[in-house]
Amino acid sequence: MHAIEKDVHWLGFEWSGLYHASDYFEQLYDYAVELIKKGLAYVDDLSAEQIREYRGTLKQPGKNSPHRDRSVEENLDLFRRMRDGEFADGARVLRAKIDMAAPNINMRDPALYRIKRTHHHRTGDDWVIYPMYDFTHCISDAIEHITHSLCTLEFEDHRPLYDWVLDNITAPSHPRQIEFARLQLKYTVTSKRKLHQLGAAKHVDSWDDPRMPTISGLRRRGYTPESIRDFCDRIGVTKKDSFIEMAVLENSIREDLNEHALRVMGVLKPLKVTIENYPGNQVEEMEAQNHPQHPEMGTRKVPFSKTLYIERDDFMEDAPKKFFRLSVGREVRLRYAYYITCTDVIKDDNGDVIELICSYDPETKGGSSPDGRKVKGTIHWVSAKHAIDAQVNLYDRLFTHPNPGGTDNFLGHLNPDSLQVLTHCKLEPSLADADPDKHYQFERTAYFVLDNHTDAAHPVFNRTVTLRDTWAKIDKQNR
RNA sequence: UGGGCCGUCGCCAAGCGGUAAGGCACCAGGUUUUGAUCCUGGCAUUCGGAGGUUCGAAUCCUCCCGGCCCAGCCA
Repeated sequence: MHAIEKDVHWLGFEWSGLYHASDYFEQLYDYAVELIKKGLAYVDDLSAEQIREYRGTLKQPGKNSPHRDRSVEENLDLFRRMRDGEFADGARVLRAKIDMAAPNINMRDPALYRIKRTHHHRTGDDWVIYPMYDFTHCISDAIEHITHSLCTLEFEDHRPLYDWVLDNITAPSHPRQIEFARLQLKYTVTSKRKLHQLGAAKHVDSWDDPRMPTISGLRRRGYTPESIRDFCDRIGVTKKDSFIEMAVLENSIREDLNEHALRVMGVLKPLKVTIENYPGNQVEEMEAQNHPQHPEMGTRKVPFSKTLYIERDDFMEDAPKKFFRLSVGREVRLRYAYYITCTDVIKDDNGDVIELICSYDPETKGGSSPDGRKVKGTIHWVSAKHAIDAQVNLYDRLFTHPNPGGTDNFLGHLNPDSLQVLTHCKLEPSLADADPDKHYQFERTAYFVLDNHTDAAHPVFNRTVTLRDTWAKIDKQNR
C-alpha cells in the first residue's frame, strides 16, 4: 500500500484524499440488511462447490438454491449471526437474489458476503464476514460520490451488477462505471500475478528489478517520471485490447534523456591502447562538454595520458570500408583529445587482440587538425591510470516471446540474456562521485543511472536504454 | 442465437455522414568532434469482409468473418 503511494508520488501525482473501503464496512453491512429487507438478498447454506454446480454453465441456466426463499426474518437473523461469528468460515454466504437463469453469469445470485476469519490490516479482527468486490466497489464509489469509476475491460460483465446494487439500495449517488483496456507491452508481462511469480521463482531479484515493467523497476532502470507520463500520453486510452511496442517506451525515455542526461565517457569492454609517441609521465586535462547541445550545462576536465582504454568494438582487424573506427593504419579522433593512428596490434597466445599501439598527432589537440583533414570516426576513451572501475548491468527484454502471458507457460519464454553483468568497466574519473539522482549518457553507447542499491566503494550502473545504433543495423544487414 | 466487448498503415491512435490527423517503427537524403541528437522528404485511393441507404459512408442499416473476456465464498 505504501509502495503504491510512493510510486504515485514519484510519478508526479497527488491525491486529495485517501479512502479505504474498510472505512465503510458498517455502512456496507447496513446496505446488505436493506437488500435483505427488500427480499433482494438471502443467506445460503450451500457449499462453495454446490453453488458452483447450481450456477449452471455459460450456455445453460443455473437453478435456484433450496434456501433462496427463506423469510426476511430468517435471513436477517442468519446474517446477524454470520456477523457475530456463530458459523464456521465458508459455512454460509449472503447472496443477491437476482436471476439464476441470467445470461450474464455475474447476475446468477452473486455472493455478497462470505465468512472469513482473517486479520484485516485496518479493521483488525472486528469482522469475520467480509463483503465481496462487486458489492463493495459500487457502494464505496457511491459514498464517495465518484462521477466515473474507471476500470479494466474484464469488468464489463460486472457493470450490470454494479448498477443493480446501486439501483436497489438507497444509494447516495450512482456513479458510472466505464471500462478501458489495460496497458500491455510486448515482450513482457504486466499482470500482477505473473509479475509476482517472476520474483517468487527468482527469475528476477525483486519487485523493483530493473527488468520489471513496474514503476519501481522502471525507476531503478533509469526511467524518469516525465518519460513515463509522456509514454502514456502517446499511447492513449481506448477499449481495444492491444500491445504496445517497447520502441514507444524507449523513444519516450530517449527523448527525455537526450535532453537532460550529462554526457560522460565510459568504456564497457576495455581494450588497452598505448600511444607510443606520447610522453610517459605526461597528463593533460582535456576539456569536455557536459552536453554539446546545451553549453550552459558546462564543461569538465578529463585526464589524458599515454595508456588508455577504448571500446573493443571500436577496433576491427579486417575492417570493411564502411567501418569508420580504428584498424591498423587508420586514423580516428579520440573525443575531445587527439587524432590517433593505429600502428600495431599485440595479441595473446590465443591470437586475441589484447593491446593496440598507436601514434598521436600533437597538432590535433582538442580534436581538430590545423590542416583541416577529416577523420570519419570519433571514439570515446578513458585514461588507464585515472579510470575508475565499475560494474555495469546491461538489460534487455525479459522475454523472447511478444506475448508470453498469452502462452500456456510464460516462464518458458524467458530471455536468458535479459541481464548481462559487466565488471571492471572503465569510467572517466568524474564518475567517482556520480549523483544517484542524475542520468548519464556514456557517449556513443547508452544512457545509465547509478543503481539505487549500490554502495560508493563499488559503483554499479544500470543501462536504461541504448542509443540508436545505425552501425549495428548496417553491420547486421551485411551478415 | 449463452452473454459482454473489440476490429482505421508493422505497433499505437484521431475521426462520430462531406471525401483518412498524429506518434512510434521503417525507408531515402542533409548537418554533425557521439555512426547519437537535429533537419528534410517518403510511408492507408483506403478504414475486418460483402451487400444496402445516400448526391456523398471509416462514420447509418443488414449479414458475415476474426479477436478478447465471463461459470472465485479473488479483485
